Amino acid sequence: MPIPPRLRRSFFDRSVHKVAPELVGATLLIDGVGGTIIEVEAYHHTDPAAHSYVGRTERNAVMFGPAGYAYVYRSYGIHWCLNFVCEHEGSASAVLIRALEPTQGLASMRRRRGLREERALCSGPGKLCEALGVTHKHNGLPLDRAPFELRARRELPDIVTGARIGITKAAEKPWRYGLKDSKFLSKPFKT
DNA sequence: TATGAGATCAACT
DNA sequence: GTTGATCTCATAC
Repeated sequence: MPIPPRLRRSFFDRSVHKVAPELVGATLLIDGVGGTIIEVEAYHHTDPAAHSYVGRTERNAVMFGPAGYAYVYRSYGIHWCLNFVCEHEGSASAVLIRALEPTQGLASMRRRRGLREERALCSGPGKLCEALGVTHKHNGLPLDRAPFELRARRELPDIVTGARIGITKAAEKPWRYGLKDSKFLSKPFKT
């Protein structure tokens, strides 16, 4: 079985609402550690919930740059969250990576997270960053070069959509995408 | 199963 | 001073 192609910058240079669902089922590795993307959320700059909505600041500057780069920010003062920038026609948008099914480097993930059951290693944006060792040092790095390795999915997965988690503005927008019935989701989708 | 507190940082009021 | 694109642990049902 051939290895699926790397995701190129052009993959991300489209509407975030096209890119986000296509990332479900893709593979994300950082320094060889990671797995299959199970859950993401889309944030467009016209969306009041997006960090870029209020304009460019020091924190969100990467979102205003070219597509195909990592935007990493600190969440609740404790965690890191990883996004893929999807600039398109000046849109300053990004996809939040919320959950992975761990497939590579399980030992490293367990070491970073403490001994845990597999389904709890990457089932949330903060957990995932801890498991993969993502920090502010990854902010602004290109996604098509080391330490990142992103590979396209092989088959079209069963995707479900729903409201995004933990936001108050534009909370009704169905811009959360997940792999149907996966046990690695951060939270189940309402049916 | 569900709800609440605490941890802790940076943007914003 | 308040609020978050969060997580863990404790306590209550």
